[in-house]
Amino acid sequence: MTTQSFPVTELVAARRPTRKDAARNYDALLAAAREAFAEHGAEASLEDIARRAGVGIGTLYRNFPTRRQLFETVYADEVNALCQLAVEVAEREPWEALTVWLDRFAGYMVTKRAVREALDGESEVFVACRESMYAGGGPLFARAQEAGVVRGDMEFGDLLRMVAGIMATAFEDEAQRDRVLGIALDGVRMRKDPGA
Amino acid sequence: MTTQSFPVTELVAARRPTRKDAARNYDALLAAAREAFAEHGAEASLEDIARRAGVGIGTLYRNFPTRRQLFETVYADEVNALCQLAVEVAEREPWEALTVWLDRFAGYMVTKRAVREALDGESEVFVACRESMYAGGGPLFARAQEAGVVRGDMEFGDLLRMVAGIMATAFEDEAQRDRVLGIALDGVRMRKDPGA
DNA sequence: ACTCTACCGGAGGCGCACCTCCGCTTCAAC
DNA sequence: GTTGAAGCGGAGGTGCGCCTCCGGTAGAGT
Repeated sequence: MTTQSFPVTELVAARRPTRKDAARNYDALLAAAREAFAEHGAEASLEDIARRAGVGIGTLYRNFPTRRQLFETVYADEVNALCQLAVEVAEREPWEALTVWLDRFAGYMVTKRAVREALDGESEVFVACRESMYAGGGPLFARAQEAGVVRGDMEFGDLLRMVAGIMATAFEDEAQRDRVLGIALDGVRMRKDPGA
Repeated sequence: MTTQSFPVTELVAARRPTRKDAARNYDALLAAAREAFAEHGAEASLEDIARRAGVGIGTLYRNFPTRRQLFETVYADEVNALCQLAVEVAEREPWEALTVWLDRFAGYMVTKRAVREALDGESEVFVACRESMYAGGGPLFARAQEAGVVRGDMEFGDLLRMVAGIMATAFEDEAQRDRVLGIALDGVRMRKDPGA
């Protein structure tokens, strides 16, 4: 198993308690929060999350004194997983590696959008997430650009936002979403024709 | 002034009261709701909306017995304006007409996304909005396709969702948003080169 | 000017989510 | 097995948004 360290990697593990029951509760809370955020967005009730996790509301507040800290932990966890994936796909063809990774990125964004929006863009954790995302996915993008399969007048951040935006929208069905994403990625791909 | 009737056009005017003070309050409520939804999304407080409009909460409930009705009216109003614009730009060059219209569409979507999401896709008003949108913007799209400036394997609905998704995302600045939108629209545009 | 009716506003009851606080429980070190 | 510290859970206070209801007000018809 390939495991590499990114800015978020430490942050994720840092707060997890050591005592056995406490660690179990912590994990249950994180899982419940992921589920609740996916279902109800950032407005999910904290009491509902505690209930799902099978712990008291007090336990939730001990582990995550603020709503924000819960958001941050859930989000950082996902970003870390994405970074690990980037390492795994790094050996494939440039364009394929990039799209495989984007595919997974897109999947996360569907449910994590609400959490991201609720996070202040300047918080320590959010900055670490951004840096990790660039450290993980950036090389895939750069390689594709160097290989001449991605247009030069675009930045990695542009691509992330484009995909995130499209994934956050409601479509009639999966086919339509894929079609639209494909068309947009056609704009990303280097054109074979020279002029206008 | 070009004024044309679309499915939403009647719905918009239907509920407006006739008495002078009532009509004034109705308009103030709509304006306040637009503002509040843009600022806080679909979770905006109804009491805050009433306060902004300078009317009592009772007046809000008399005009819009349910939160949904307020959403619907605000949204239908915007759609109607978009339809009127489509009529106005119909004489320009196909690609230009389409992009001018999309530009305005994009502007609306930034603030109206929350409202749209809160609306049930099957409600009478929402269906009328969808039909109006297609009746207004569809011809611009069809004309651009016939003129050979838009790829053939795309539907109007695909384009709307693509633009809506991109506009709903947070960007670093306006320049980045424009750049990303431009790249995505490059995917929409007919390619000059023949093969892959 | 008068009337009568439609409309106005906001006080207040209700319910839900947030968060604190503390007596009880469980872990783990010895 | 004992013990003390770390952890647990949920009762309950607080605040806020939703919605109803009705005494007062202001427009429209005569």
